[in-house]
Amino acid sequence: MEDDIYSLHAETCKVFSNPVRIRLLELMRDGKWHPVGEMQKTGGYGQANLSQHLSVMRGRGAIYSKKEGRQVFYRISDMRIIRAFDLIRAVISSGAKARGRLLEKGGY
Amino acid sequence: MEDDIYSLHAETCKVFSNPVRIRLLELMRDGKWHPVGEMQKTGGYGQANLSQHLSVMRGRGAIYSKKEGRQVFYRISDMRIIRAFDLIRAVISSGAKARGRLLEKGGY
DNA sequence: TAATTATATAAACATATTCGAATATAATGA
DNA sequence: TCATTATATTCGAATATGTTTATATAATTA
Repeated sequence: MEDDIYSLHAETCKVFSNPVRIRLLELMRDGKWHPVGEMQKTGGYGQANLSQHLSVMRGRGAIYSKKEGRQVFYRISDMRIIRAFDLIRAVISSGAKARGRLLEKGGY
Repeated sequence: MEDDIYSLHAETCKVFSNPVRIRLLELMRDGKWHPVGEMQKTGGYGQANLSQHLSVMRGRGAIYSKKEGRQVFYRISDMRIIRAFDLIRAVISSGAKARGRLLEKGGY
């Protein structure tokens, strides 16, 4: 974990390299605060696992947290993360389409 | 490595979660074909290591390859990857600035 | 055909990630 | 104070990743 810009960039992307974390960020895509309990129900994840993933994202600055009573709420720290997500999704789906066309033509 | 959209998205981001691969994609940011040898010199990586990283990226569809004589050339498959990179960089740098302001004020 | 060049693949090892189980803590209510 | 609720932390096992060394292959040149 060096501190050059490539490592920083890679460390940030590491946050996005797990399906649970992607899903959680999608649940938070509206930019609003979400309590842990809600995400646990919706996502169907184990409590410890969920808490660990939230902690990773918080540590990397991808989400913010606030405490209210005994609940903890999280929200996305920067909506450009969602914009980047949508670009990556577009890349994935047009890649899939391209592979589909190849398949039709007998390529692979 | 399941095939739902969250896993696909995560697997794609995994490609971007390593500083060597980020650097290589930056070297290819112009969208042109680059021979392996050039990237090896510029990046200063070991031959096998470089080859493996290129292979990972190619396997995930992030880059394309073509062979000419004994050289192999690679290029980015979709420039939206670079657009996503730039968004992430912006997130990183404004996060850094925000932490800087906090630091000034005695927070952390 | 033998040597050289450019790149890929395999094997071995160290390190990192992920998950579940158990336990801890903090806020609230009885 | 004791119990309950909501969340966090710790630990260990399984799996994944990254690097290096050695070897393989394909194209070219002598």
